[in-house]
Amino acid sequence: MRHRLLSGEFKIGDKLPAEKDLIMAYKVSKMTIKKALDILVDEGLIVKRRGSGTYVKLLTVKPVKKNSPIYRFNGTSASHPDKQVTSQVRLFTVEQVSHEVSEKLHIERESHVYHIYRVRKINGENQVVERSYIPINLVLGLSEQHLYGSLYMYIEEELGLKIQNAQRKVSVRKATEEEAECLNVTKGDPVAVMDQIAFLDTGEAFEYSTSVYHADNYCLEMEVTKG
Amino acid sequence: MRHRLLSGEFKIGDKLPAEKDLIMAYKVSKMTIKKALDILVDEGLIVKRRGSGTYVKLLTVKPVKKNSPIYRFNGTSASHPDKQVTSQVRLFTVEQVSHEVSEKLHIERESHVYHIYRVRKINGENQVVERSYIPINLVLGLSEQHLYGSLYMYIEEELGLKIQNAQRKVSVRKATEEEAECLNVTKGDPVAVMDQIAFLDTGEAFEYSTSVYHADNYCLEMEVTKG
DNA sequence: GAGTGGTCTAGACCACTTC
DNA sequence: AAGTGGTCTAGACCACTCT
Repeated sequence: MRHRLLSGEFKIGDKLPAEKDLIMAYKVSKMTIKKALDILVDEGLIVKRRGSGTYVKLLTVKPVKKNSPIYRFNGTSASHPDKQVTSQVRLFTVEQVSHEVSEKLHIERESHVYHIYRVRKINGENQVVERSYIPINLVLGLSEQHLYGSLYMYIEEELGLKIQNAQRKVSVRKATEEEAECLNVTKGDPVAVMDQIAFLDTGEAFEYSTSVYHADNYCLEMEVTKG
Repeated sequence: MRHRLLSGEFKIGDKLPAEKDLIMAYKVSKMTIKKALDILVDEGLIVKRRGSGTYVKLLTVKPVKKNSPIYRFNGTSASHPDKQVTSQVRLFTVEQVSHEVSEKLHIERESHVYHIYRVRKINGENQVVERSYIPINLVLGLSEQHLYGSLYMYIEEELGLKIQNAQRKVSVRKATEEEAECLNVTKGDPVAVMDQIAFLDTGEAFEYSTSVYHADNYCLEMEVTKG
């Protein structure tokens, strides 16, 4: 693919050459041109109108960065590459899975999971309280040491597993006393709660976690596209 | 495309016939099979491994519904098709755009916008406080009557415009006195605040809005895929 | 090396928009 | 009717995974 189009040669609202002409100009096939343009559509740079033509979008706002890796959300490692992210590990055990967690992870009631309870800090400030459950048979050899850094990095780089997607629910409520203490805020202050089930590319659920963010430190950006 | 595969004929972890065989079986071309299977991958039903084969995912959870139209989020019309959604219109005027809003919508400082302030109710219960700004030149003929129902439906169906996408920011804070009064909650209670800029398929921003939800009534579900 | 999916070509046919 | 993008075919070639 050649992303070279639109480096500035076209103006807002301009009509692009027809696919037919691009085929001749670049000596590629129709499918290839279509794919290339579809990528640009996806990036929000152009608009296609069947039967009419392809136009440069009335450029607006920088689109919200796509391709954000799964572990990029505010408050954790990857989203703050320049800052110091550390963790205080409050609990790290192996236990038999609870009924609730076994349902979330779709594993047998007799299975065992790591139970991890961490307070994550950015530049020394407490930002997130996170409790996660990970089946021991999927993530072997996990030790407390890995929890101070990025757990996901260990899973991907050391174990060679591929993290594919995650389902998240975000809700809002008041901080419990324990959460307030962890986050250095007042009980009853607003917090954002993110429930997450994360999956490997095999389709196996490998983590169920609940993260609690103090309101001031939580902001979620997203782009919604109409289907 | 034929979605007919996997209506139950394959078991978890099974290997599917190679694309080569599917081509013969269904008498379609390779590109077509590939597209069809890519859709299933997108739906989270199968996994492809280059050089190895295509497998049925170790089936897990029902994927979060995709294709959710842009105006489908908890607390507004389309997400509660069975319930009675109404609005109390507290303000509906045309005014010169403020500096802040002109930047969000990328319009001239001299432009005029509708300024709409509504309290939205579901089954009579106050759920959302919403303030929105809409350029008058994009959405002609808007009258107070349209605000009691779905504004988006008016824009799409009456005006024939196409809404394409929206950029959203969700944050959390304490309710102000005015918000608390509108939502029938206590000042200081947690609320979710959603800032949104919505775009037409031309790339023009047609709405900047801020919606405030009471914590108990807000839950955001999403699926994050690793890029 | 045999088998797999990923990408690309060259061209046919269709549905839609515009005039 | 002419021009546009959308979809599909049939087959080539490549990169990767397995054994």
